Amino acid sequence: MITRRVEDYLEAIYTISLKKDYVRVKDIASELNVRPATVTEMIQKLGEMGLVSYEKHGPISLTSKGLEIGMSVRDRHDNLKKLLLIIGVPEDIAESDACIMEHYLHPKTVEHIKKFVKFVETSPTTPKWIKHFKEYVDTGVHSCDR
Amino acid sequence: MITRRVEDYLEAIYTISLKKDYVRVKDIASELNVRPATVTEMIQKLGEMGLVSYEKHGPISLTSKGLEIGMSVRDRHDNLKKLLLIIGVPEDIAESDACIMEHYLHPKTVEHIKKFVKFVETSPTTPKWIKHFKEYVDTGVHSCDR
DNA sequence: TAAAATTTTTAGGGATACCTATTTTTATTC
DNA sequence: GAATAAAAATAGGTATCCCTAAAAATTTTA
Repeated sequence: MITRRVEDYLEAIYTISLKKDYVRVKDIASELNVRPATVTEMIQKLGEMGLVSYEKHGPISLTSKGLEIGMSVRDRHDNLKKLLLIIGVPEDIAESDACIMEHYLHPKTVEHIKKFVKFVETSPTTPKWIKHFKEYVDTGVHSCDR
Repeated sequence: MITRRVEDYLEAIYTISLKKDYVRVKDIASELNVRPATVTEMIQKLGEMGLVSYEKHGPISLTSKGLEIGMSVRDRHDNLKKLLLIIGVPEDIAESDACIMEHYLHPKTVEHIKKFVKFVETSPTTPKWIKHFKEYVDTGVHSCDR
């Protein structure tokens, strides 16, 4: 069973592997704020599940199955974060709250979030409503009312 | 400690209490899709934590502390659901995915989501960008490009 | 009001995911 | 290459939250 925590570990391994050649137990421990002993246990479980390949004391890498899940969780995370940024949540909070929301979402939800983010990002000019929304946040008044 | 699951139980009790005079073990069990025995255990724990008041075999009600948490989780839920509806997620999926995202969010995030929802809801006319977004979802093209 | 049905509780377990302390293995440095 | 330092694994525990089966309490109905 792919639990929330399994998703977290796979995402963490994927994220670390973007920055480092070899992913090690201590890297995951510091990424997820858990003790190395906990990581060792979990990695062994992920190994049995066929999601990571590793041998004792060796580096950790994702199998194709693990990579697929890790990337998709990361993708959900990134898009949720962008959605939060669009509605004005500060960067650091958007980052950590995306972690809370990123699990188990229905593919349809993920699809709509992604489309919305892309809609805003690919807009030829910064949409006016975003400016209006910012004004609304600051003043509580719809700009067209003034 | 207010765990994710404690939040779920308090929200469920609050939700049921809006529809029924007395909240009972079986109501919570069916709301959360767990067995009555599990609910009894949890309710006893919530009682010790001062979040619900109840006596064996009796009805369950929230204390002021429990009510406050239950209402705020429900509020987060409702606003997340509305946000998902705005970006076009179908009703039933929005409902269930809001449950996944509703926990532990930073107050700032909740604030921005609420403001965004309110911004859209209180807009004097349906914002044009929403129509544009719907077109974008269907066609993949920004309407102003055509 | 007594039997039957329903609801709730208790008892005994299980899985997940975390921890500390200790040992083992690997890597570094002298 | 041996001593030291760092990293990883093992052993033994804990908390949370779920389950089934059986007992007890409550409610319904005949």
